[in-house]
Amino acid sequence: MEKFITILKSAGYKLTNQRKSVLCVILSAEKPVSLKDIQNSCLNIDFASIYRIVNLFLELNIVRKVNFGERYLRYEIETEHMHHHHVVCSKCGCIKKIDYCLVKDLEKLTNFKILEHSMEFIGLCPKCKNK
Amino acid sequence: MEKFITILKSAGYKLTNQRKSVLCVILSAEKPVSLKDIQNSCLNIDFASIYRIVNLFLELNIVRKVNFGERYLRYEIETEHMHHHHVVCSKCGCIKKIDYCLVKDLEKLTNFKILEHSMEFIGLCPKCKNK
DNA sequence: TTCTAAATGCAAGCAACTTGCATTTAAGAA
DNA sequence: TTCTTAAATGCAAGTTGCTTGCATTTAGAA
Repeated sequence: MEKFITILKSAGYKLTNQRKSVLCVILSAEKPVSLKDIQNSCLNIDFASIYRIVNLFLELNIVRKVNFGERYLRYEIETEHMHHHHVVCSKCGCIKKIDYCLVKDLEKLTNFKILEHSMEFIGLCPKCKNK
Repeated sequence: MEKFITILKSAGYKLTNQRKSVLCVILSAEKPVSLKDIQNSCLNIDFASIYRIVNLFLELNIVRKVNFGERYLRYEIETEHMHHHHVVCSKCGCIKKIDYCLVKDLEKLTNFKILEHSMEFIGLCPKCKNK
């Protein structure tokens, strides 16, 4: 918590109650949260403010996007990086396919510089799959 | 092409000009296409029809979704399966995190039944990263 | 060629953002 | 502590990318 407040202040941004609340919700959630999830936990904060606060956190690398293939994004505290199956160049748009995925060695394998990635699985947990 | 027309007809669906055009666009694209991409290649087909045709193709496993983290989805011809970093139960919503990704052994490792996945990387290709 | 269920086009609806602008407020200055 | 002001927020309207309802058109069986 203190660590993130330091990032915020040293980047020249104000520490508002809204920002503290949003940060707190993301920090204490046990799974990545959607903007709506945050709004449900911060009933007095306007959705547009939540939107702008989360985008500021993204910019400051306090949070990262998580895509579960829902029609909205989720966010979680930034820790380290992960990855995908297609490699897309954000500059020329060309794509390189990977036949087998060896996470950490991907950059070496493709010689791409990976800037972003999404890597989420959706399925049934051990309990649910046997019902 | 013939293979997909067979799938379509044997499932009891009509072979319309619109469906042929959309299939042709997806087949000949060198990278996954968005609904808008398809529309741009089939100017006389209504967007709603493209939407329904692609969803039919998804249902028949003729195409699969590809998520590059843009705010729209892309589609490509279905070939085989791949995967993620979070494992989400679509039933109870619980999530299991994977520290290291070993694609094929993921189900064994987590004991989840994987139903869906997204796994795409965005970065710079060898040419672009040195500019 | 005729007939009919299925497919398409059109237009309206919806969800999840995204933005413009007037008001409020954090936090440095006095 | 109070004052000042640029930054942050709330409100409301706008945008994008689907998604759906319904009248018209059409593939393909008879």
